[in-house]
Amino acid sequence: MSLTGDRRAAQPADEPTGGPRSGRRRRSGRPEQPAATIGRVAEAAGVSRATVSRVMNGSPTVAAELAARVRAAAEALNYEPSLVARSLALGRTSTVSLIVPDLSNPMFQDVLRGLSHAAAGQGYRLLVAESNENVAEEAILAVEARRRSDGLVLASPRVPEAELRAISDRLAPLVLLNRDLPGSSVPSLSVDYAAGIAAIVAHLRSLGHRRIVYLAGPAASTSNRERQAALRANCAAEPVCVLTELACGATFDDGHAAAKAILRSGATAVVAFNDMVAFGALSGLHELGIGVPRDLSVAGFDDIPFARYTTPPLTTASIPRNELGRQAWDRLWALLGGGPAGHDVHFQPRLLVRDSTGPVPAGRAEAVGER
Amino acid sequence: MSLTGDRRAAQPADEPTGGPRSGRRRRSGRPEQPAATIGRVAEAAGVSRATVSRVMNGSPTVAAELAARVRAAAEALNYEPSLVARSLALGRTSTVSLIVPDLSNPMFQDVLRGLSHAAAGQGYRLLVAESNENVAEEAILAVEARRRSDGLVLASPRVPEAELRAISDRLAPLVLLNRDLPGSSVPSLSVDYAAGIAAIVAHLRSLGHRRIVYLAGPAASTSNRERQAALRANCAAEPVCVLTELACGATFDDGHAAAKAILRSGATAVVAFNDMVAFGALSGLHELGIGVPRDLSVAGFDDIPFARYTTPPLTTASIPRNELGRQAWDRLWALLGGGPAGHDVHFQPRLLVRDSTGPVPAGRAEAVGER
DNA sequence: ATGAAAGCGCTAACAA
DNA sequence: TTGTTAGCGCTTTCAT
Repeated sequence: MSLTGDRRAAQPADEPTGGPRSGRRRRSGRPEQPAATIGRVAEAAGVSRATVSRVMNGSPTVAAELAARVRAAAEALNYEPSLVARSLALGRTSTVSLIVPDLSNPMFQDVLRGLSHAAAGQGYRLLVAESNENVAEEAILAVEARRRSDGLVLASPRVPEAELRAISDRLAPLVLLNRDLPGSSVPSLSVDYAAGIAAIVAHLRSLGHRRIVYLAGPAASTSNRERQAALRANCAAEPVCVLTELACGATFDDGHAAAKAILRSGATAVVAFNDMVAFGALSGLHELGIGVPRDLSVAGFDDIPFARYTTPPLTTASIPRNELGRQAWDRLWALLGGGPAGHDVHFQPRLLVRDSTGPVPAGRAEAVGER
Repeated sequence: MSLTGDRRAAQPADEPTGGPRSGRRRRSGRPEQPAATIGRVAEAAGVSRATVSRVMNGSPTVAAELAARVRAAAEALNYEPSLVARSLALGRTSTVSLIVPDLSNPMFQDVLRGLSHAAAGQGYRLLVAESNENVAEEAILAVEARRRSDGLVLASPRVPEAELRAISDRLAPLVLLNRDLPGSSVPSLSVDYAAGIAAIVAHLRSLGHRRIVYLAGPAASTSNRERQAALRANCAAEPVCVLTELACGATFDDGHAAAKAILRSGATAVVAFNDMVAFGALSGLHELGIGVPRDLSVAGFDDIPFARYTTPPLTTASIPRNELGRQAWDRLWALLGGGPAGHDVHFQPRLLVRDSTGPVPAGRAEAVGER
């Protein structure tokens, strides 16, 4: 993709280079029809353009008779006000942008839905762009997307802090998701992964587990770092708790491949980086004849839609993905109104205890103490 | 959502009603800075606006010295050309819109990705709107989205044909997905569900199955109707083939609930409306102690990402979701260039034989013949 | 209640 | 090579 080079849109091939003066054209084989403008409507109705504008915008100060005439003319000419011209005059596009690293991630899909839906409620539309995890393009993309719209939501941006800070006011009004900019006034909404991990660990401990293995996500992932750090902190805080860490990944296959290593770790419970990994582990363990939760407990993270359908259904921590999008809109809307954006929030994941976690198998409970 | 009533964007609350003349404002607590325009840059660089424009657009006809001065001025003023003004002057927004019935459907998520990615390659951005399966709003949404952009992709629109036909030229350039408009010149890309069903049935028959039960999707769903019709046609064409149809639905739970009815049907193979239903059926059958594919074969449709991870992995028909988006862009791009859009295509699903289908259990093969 | 006119910020023909 | 000028289509003062 050539985002870095020429930033302008390419010109469709055989577009006659006549510029706008040749009139908007009806494609698709239609006879060329010169696209009604406010001027034409005004002319047809025998009024001024101002009056047409007023009618189109529902101003009450227009005489009923005139208004009717205008509406008739508009109808006859198939008139549709140009939103671009309107945006220019109004200084407002009624569009906001969302940048996500990866559209195939359920997290971002839900943010997209929540945001799009909430924005639609106020008549705003959504421009979506994907950075494809490409850090270099992300900033460029953000600036460009912002310029096409009235505000921006940046989801889990990978841009280095210094750079983000540098462009943050060109991006305003801006809302950050799963990222913050300490010291700035940019609203930030994020998920308290540490709290989610804490809840999982507490749950596991209450079942008697003392030896935990963590199936680590990609090293580059911020959320992995957070989860991993929380796990270490939680285990260190406990009197007896052994934590083994396994480099794993973020996919089903990564989790699947880890099955044997899990067994070797001697742990009684596995905490996976995310649900996909947990899912893979479940599958791999199953193939090795290990019963879950009979022999081993497995917990995921994220509560992806399929987590309730695995066998056994997965214990995991759910995060309010849609809500993240919805509240991002609330913040943006406030900013657009020139007001303050409401407090930042740290969403607390909710522990969903399903069937993949259970008590430590008899005879293994004291393993740690005996070492 | 108030799309039907007042179609304009709401005004953010305490926005001073001064219009654009009060200047673009830096939100987020920044000191008000009057936003650089091409005029200011021209002034600062001591050249005309035309020259600034040329420099910004990389015209080679500007003296190096001048160009440098302009760039310096632009830099100093933090100048960023207004894309709205540019769009107005150019008569082109470099944005296209996509309307989908439901953003949570994996099908549309992939179309979105494919389209967004392809369009980005040409410097186009994507505006996304969701109709929420709301037929009444769909048309309005489409017209509005189209007005904000240069072209439109309508995915699986639910609008009645007459209405679609009526607005189709206000929507042009337009590309239809999973829908066609016979007699019009609107490009259409769709999936040949019938062929997918035929492939599944052929596969099942080759395994010896003669009694099939169909887990039907929502009655309102076009794709269900197509799949169901194809199933009937295929079975009717076979010498011995018994088809039972069960009203089911589109979700995991629907499939799950159908397990007993499946058994009662006496069929040896089940064809589910989609993968989720098949997935649910798998789960329900498992709970009843039925082995798949030992006792019963199960086939899905769609090849959703999780289909390979069910137990057993699901035999299904895959459809090129991303490709649909990509090719939609190709068509749109051609239309934008004023050219013809390439031929319509009917994507052929690909049969993916995994482990959920197998030979008819011994002793049941002749069941049909014996009736 | 209506119209005339001056923008909004940019591009492109045309002239110099 | 550069500047002048006239748009693009709409909104909104300010008069009337």
